Amino acid sequence: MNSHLEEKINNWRSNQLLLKERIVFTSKFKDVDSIRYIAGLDISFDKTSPKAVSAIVIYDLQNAQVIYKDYLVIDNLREDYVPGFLSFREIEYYLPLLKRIPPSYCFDLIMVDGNGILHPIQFGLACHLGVLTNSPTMGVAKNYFHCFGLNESLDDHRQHLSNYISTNTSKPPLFLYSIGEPSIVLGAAVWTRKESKRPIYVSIGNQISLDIAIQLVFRTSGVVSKIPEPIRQADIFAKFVIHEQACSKKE
DNA sequence: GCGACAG
DNA sequence: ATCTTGTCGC
Repeated sequence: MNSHLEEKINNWRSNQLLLKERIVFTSKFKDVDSIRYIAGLDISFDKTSPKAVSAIVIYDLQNAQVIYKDYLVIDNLREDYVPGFLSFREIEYYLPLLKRIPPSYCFDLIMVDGNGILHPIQFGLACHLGVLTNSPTMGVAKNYFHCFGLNESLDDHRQHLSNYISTNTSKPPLFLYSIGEPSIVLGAAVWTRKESKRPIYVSIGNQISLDIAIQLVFRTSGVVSKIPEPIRQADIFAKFVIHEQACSKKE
């Protein structure tokens, strides 16, 4: 009964292991100043139906404004959410949005809701998107994803956070390390607003360094929200379309 | 073995 | 992801 799901997960896992070899760790950008157009992606769900909306926004960092929007209405997501395999649930609703961007628009990198290499086998949604589209990507998550490769359990991490913020008034980024012989930096907890107690979690997806990804997060957030503007705008837009859909359905 | 677990 | 309620800070 569950063997079908197990088989599916095994397939997903081998897919991730295969694709992760194609991650490009060399940064396409020499510095954060060479990044101007950021594609933000998000999916919002309808509270009263199985419907959902995926949205893309292209944010011009130079003028601090959205220059392009698009969305996709999803009647029913094909896959359930399985921790560690978010990309297999969501990626098919992001790819069409990226493919149909008119040639007159372009983006330097993709920011997505979720993790990059901050993931049980270092291949989260941001990596998956980066490899399949061959573009620079980074992940931003609102919650800590406890996974086997990470050296802290959720409780340990929470304790670590409260120690950290009580000893660091300025709350600089807190790097998160993998377990193992050469301990790898998988991502960072970043406080983009000094008011917030909870950080966001930044990790690289493809063709970008964590250093530049963190700088970019600081440049795109902090004034109105701790969430980087490209992702926040995609979220707002997706929620707007959901409401619009719900209203038009009633009449 | 059980609970935890990006969205 | 989403719901709900309360609470804090401006």
